[in-house]
Amino acid sequence: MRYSAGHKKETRERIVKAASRQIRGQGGKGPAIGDLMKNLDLTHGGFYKHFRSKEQLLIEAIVKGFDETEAWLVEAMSKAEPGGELKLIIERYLSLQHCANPAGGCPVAALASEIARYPRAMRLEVDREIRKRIKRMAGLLPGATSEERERNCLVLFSGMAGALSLARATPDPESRKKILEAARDFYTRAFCG
Amino acid sequence: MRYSAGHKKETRERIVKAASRQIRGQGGKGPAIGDLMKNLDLTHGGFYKHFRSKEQLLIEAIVKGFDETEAWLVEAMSKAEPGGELKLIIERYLSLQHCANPAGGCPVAALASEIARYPRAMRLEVDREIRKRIKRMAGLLPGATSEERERNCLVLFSGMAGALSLARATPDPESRKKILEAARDFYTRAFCG
DNA sequence: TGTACATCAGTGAACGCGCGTTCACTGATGTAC
DNA sequence: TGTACATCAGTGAACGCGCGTTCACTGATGTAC
Repeated sequence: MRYSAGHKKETRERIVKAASRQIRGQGGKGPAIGDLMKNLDLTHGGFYKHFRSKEQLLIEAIVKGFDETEAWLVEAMSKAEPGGELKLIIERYLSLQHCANPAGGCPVAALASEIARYPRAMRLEVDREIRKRIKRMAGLLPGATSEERERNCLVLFSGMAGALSLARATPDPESRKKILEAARDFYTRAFCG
Repeated sequence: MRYSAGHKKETRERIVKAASRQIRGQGGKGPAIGDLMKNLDLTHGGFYKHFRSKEQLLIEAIVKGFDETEAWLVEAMSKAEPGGELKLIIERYLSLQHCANPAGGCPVAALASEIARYPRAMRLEVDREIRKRIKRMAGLLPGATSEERERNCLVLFSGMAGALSLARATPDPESRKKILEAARDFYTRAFCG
C-alpha cells in the first residue's frame, strides 16, 4: 500500500524513539530488531528500509537519549530562583525517579561501562554528545576560569553518573536511597557553595 | 587419562581467573565458553565438569575481580606514611594504569551500568562484595560517626568508578588524562583534607 | 605380581535457539497517456 | 475520464553465524582380587 507524505519519516522516528528507550533500558547490543519492530506493529524486514545497519540505529538512539535527558534537566532548571539552577539539576539527576527509570534517563549512567567497548563510530558520537553537554552545563559550576569550571563539571557529571549506576546496581531499595542521598548532599555542598 | 591429585582444582582456578579478566574486559555476558576454554587449551565440553552453568562461573569470576582489585589497592596502601593511605588509594584507582587495564581492575568500574541488569543471583553476590569492600575502606575516610564515614566512602567510591568509566569511554587520550586528573585532585582535596 | 575393572577429566559432535541481514514479493496509490 | 504502469513502505521466508548446553565416548591410571 502507498502511505501519506510524512509517513516514512514518522515511522523512522518511532523506531529511533523506541530503540532509544530500549538501549538505555537493556544496554548491551540493545533490542533485537525483530522485537523492536514487533513492538511497533511492524516486521523485522522493513527495518532496512530505514537504517543502513543496527549500529546506525543505535547511534541515533543514543543521541536521542542525550537530547531527552538534557531537555528534562533544563526543565528542572527553569523552575529555579537565580543561582539555584545547579542545585535543582543535581537533585533531579540523583532523584529516585531517575534511578528507577534508566530507559528514560541519562545515557551515560545507563551505559557507562559499555561505551568504552562500543565500535569506534559509536564511541566517537557518544564523545561528541558528552562534550557538548558538559560545555553547556559548565557555566553553572563554580570556578575562576572556564577551564576550572569545565573540570568541576567533569567531576560532578562523572560522579553523579557513578552514584546513579551504583544505586541501580544495588538490590535493596533502602540502600539505593542512601546512596542517592549521600551523593546529593555531598555534591550540593561541594558545588552549590 | 587420569590426572594428578590437585589437577581438577587447578584447572577450575585457571578457568575462573581467565573468565574474571575477560568479563571485566568485555563486559556483557562475558567470554563465550568455547573461546574461554580454547584459550586454556581445553575444549568447551569439559566446562560443565567444573561449573553448573555459565552464570555460576560469572559470579565466581566477578568475586575474584573484587579480590584482585582489593589486594592491588591494599598493596598501594602499604607504602603510605601514616595518614596518607587514602591518598595513595585514590591515586592508584584513578591512575592511567588502572584506566588502561579494565580487565585487571575494579569490577564496578568495568561493569558499572551492567550490574543492574544481571540476573538476581549475580546482583546479590555483587552487592555482598561491594558492601564488604566499602565497609573495610570506610575506616580511612573522614567523618565523625561510622555512619558518616560510610556515606563518604560510598560517594568517593561511586564517584571514582564513574570518573574511571567516563575516562575509558573517552576516545582521546589527552581528555582521558584530564578527567582522571580532575577527579584525583578533587577527591583528594575533599577527603584527604 | 599380574589382570580385570572402575574412575573421571577431558573430547567433540550435535541440538536448539536467538538474531542481523538479505531478498523476492505485495498491493494501494500516484502518474502518464 | 478511464486504463496501464511505476513506486515504494512494508512483509515474511531464508541464510548464516554465534553460543549455551547435552551426551556418548576416550583412555590413562588407580584399585580389587
